[in-house]
Amino acid sequence: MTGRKHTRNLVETRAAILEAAFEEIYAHGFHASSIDAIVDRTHLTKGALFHQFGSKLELGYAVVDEVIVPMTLARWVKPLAAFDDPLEGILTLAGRYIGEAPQRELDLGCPLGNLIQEMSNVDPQFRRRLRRCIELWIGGVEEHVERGRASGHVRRGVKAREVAEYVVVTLEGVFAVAKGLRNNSVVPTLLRAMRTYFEVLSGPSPPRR
Amino acid sequence: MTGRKHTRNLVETRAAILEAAFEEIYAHGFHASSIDAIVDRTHLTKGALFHQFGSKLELGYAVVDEVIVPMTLARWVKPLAAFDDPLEGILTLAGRYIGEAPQRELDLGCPLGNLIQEMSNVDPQFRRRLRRCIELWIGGVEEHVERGRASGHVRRGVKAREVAEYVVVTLEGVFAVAKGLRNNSVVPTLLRAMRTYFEVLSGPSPPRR
DNA sequence: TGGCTTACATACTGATAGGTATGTTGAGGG
DNA sequence: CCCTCAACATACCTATCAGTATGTAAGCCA
Repeated sequence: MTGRKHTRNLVETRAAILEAAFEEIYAHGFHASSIDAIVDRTHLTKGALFHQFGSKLELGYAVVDEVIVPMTLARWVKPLAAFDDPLEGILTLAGRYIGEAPQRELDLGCPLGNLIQEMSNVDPQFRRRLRRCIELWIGGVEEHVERGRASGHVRRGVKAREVAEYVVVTLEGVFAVAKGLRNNSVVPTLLRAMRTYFEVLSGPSPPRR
Repeated sequence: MTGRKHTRNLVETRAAILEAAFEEIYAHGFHASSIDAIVDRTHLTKGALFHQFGSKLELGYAVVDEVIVPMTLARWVKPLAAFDDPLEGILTLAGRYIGEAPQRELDLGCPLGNLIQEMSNVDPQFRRRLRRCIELWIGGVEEHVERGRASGHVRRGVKAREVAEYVVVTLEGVFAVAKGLRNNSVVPTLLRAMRTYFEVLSGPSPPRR
């Protein structure tokens, strides 16, 4: 896409196909994405695609493993390391990636959530990988909340796993409803609700500003 | 399906096709549902289907308008009329239709949410109808919360619309994540969070038991 | 009861799209 | 420098599936 190099390079070609496939699937879903449409997004042809991926399904698997999983963690988990208070970090990320998200992204929804709805009950391999992605997401958030509990930012009685589940469920719900409504009116409402919920969790011990 | 009557009846036939189409689409999604598979679920043939529905898309539209919309309202809105406190009613319905839902329904997810993810960005007609369904859902809940505010069960400052948005977003999120995780571990967590949120809303005025 | 409309059945078609067989060319090694 | 293999390109195949053309029989009305 970017590099207009006609030089043969297995890894670059693979990356280009994966990116094109992700964009196409993200925009239209897996079934509605044809191989030809994916190939047309690159400077390559069908031959190159099937040289690297055995089938459309295997291409889909690779999109999950090599694009959606890293993207999910890069957006919603890794940045939390920069926050002393993980709850504050979660609110910040939610505000950034949902509250200030471009309209296009809200319309297209969550790449992970979209595929879960469409593919979980169609193909077991897809289901396995999508499930792994959510578990990595929830588990990643959980670890940071646990860290916040250790540092005193989160109350003792709070179960980190439950907080992580709440966060992921809420974010997925916002993506789904915003996509359905075709506007972001629910976003501020849910961000407020999340803030309220977090205030209950943080308790009185260390005052959150 | 039930009535094994070979008598010709436009409305019964239409209902049978709609039910079969809903089940097939609910289980596998719209694209993965073939006309033949839908027809095989009935005692009818392809000729009967296309005699009533101009195309597969129009069949899908009818499924939304005549099955999913009524089902959504019958599950999540109309029963609220039986509760003096609408918030208590929402919690009861959530417990009944999610907490005690059969595993199959959690695996299949929310019929509305599934179609939103798959079809909203594929077909504008689908989008319109799905959007209308969510708005009816949110609007219906809103009316009952408003009623609860008038009767003193909900605090004055609370915006009924925001509560309704919170409820729908949370339910959709639970369906999505439960479907992805393939188990219902997140259900009790989110029900507790919803209860906590409602306790903030209800305030001290009329004590909720 | 006979004919006529229409709710359905059956057989077929055409297009789309996933997949393949085969050709071609670039790059690295000897 | 050329030879070989692999990274692609091209042309084709075939199955699936939405949609149709046509046939048939059920029910209503005269």
